[in-house]
Amino acid sequence: MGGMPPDFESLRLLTLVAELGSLGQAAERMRISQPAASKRLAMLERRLGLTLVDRSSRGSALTTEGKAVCQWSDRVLSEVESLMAGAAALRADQDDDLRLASSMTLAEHFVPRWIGALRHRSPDLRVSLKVTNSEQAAELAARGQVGIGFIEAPTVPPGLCSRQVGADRLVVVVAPGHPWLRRRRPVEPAELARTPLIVREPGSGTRETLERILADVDVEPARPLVVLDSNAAMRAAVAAGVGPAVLSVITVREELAEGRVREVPLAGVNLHRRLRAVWPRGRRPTGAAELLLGIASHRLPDIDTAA
Amino acid sequence: MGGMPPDFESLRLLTLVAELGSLGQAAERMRISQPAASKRLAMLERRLGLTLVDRSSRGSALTTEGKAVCQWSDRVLSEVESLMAGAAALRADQDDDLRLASSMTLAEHFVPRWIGALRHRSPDLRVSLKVTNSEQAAELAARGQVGIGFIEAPTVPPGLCSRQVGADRLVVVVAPGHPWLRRRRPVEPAELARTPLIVREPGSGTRETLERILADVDVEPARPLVVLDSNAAMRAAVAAGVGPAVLSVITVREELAEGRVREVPLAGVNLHRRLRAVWPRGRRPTGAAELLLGIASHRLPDIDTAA
DNA sequence: TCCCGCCCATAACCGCAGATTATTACCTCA
DNA sequence: TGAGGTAATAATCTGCGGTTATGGGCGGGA
Repeated sequence: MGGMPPDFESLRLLTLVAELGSLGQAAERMRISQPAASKRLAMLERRLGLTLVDRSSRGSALTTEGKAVCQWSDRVLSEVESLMAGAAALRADQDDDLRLASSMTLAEHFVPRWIGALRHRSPDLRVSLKVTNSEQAAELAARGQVGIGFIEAPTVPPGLCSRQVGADRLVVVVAPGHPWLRRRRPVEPAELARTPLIVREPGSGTRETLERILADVDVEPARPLVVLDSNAAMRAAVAAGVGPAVLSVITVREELAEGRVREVPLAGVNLHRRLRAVWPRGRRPTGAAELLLGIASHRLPDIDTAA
Repeated sequence: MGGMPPDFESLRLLTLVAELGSLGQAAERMRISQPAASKRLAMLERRLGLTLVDRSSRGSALTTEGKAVCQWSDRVLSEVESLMAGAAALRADQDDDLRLASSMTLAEHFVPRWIGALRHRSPDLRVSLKVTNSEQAAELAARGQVGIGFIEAPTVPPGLCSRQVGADRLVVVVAPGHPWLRRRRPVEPAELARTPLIVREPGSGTRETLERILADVDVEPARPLVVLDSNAAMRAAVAAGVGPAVLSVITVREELAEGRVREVPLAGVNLHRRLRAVWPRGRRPTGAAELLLGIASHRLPDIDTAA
């Protein structure tokens, strides 16, 4: 009964009913007939095993359970919207108003949302996105092939202006039960260097930052344990106990919070880094680029600055 | 071409192809036939207008675009998983191993994820969830009708033990263009009290905290502009320019970041508050409750502690 | 009071998405 | 060269999800 996931349209319908207070109006908004909406909603309730809506003869209101599910649906739909915005941007055309390039970490977590917000304001703006690594993104920006590049390199490549759009921190992570977790003292950089790690491919911002750290210690770095080309693959590998990795805290936030992977302190190295938007020096962003830059450089509000 | 959203199964399929490197194996994992998977994937590509997978005769690998879409799909599916976990928990039975009650803010953003993580570890644990407001949740916990309650009240009700599971901050928010944004000085509490606001229903943690703030000033508070019973509705109302509201920063995080609503500083009041798990004094959580408490009290790692 | 309007549910029908099995084509490797 | 893996195509069937048509409750206005 609880196995099959609902479909997006049904979730959308639920939120519309919440907003409009009427199944019929929600149906109209979705461009389907009222009976179709009625059946869909009934189906959704059957699938979830919950009564979501109180139908009365003068409208429909969500039940308590309905409100909860509706909130969760909002989150789902928001992610779907980002996915759609991202996918639309990947489908690059020649005559786009704004071309972007982004490193993977930024593309995974931020860029689609920004694009979505931008399209929200200027609906018929054509935005394209190229997902590569920080190195390539910087180069594309430098050559003017994209209006803005998003990179996570520790230093701004020459010839580029930049603006910070976020912050990040690298963390050493291992699976729960790893011996490093039982130690009293932080891991030393030299020890990290001697250990075979799960790493990203060369050219990625994460890899580069890691190498910069390990280059400071006078140790021949061990060969990588595995080389993977996506943050998701690395997360999975670490959680599965393949070995330690150095990852952006953004990409393992949830895994850390749920205890699927654990952080190991690293001694004496600053692992913070800035996430930046970059563009060719002198050619100041205008129009769509400027707008996007504005959206991107809103800092996410701090939730827990002490208490 | 880009209008219709894809369905969950297709997104799941994509992530499985990424993980297993083979369409056939992914099909097997999803309990469908190989041709079905082939068609689904083709359909997904057609809908998004992108080539997601490189098919070779010895397996399939994601293209660059495929990897990006796959990451975004992961985010979508993660939210869906939370929704399913939440819905399952709402469908309360008598003989549940762990019963929970939660305020709306916590239920909206945290609890389903925690439940999901818990089910991940102990798959056949039965968890139920009652979504109410902080007041009710505390009372249910006090009476022992639930194992743990999640509340956001500024003070721990008597007779309860608590543990912090997060932090929050209230913010005064208005629509872009509101006159308060053009002022030089922060809004004074007395002024806030005199202004008709969009508020939550009595009993909600947000409402209570707000009243505590306004009670300190020697002004008869204005009547509410509207009373709404969900954070989502309030977000929408504020963004639509109905009026100012005082909301948890957690619930308006994205709207703030995208500029759909704006924060107005408030003078001289500490708006931070703790999010707490509570249980009856003396009856220490054990078993499933203890496990969940462990999951919940992992702090989300700070992303941007300076730089 | 009565009727009309708005709400929703049900019934009967239908088309197509999406599943199935069976088959074909391709590449690699022993 | 044949075996074992890959994925795509063909032919078929089921049922989800859409439609229109209809009926029943409740409330407000004439």
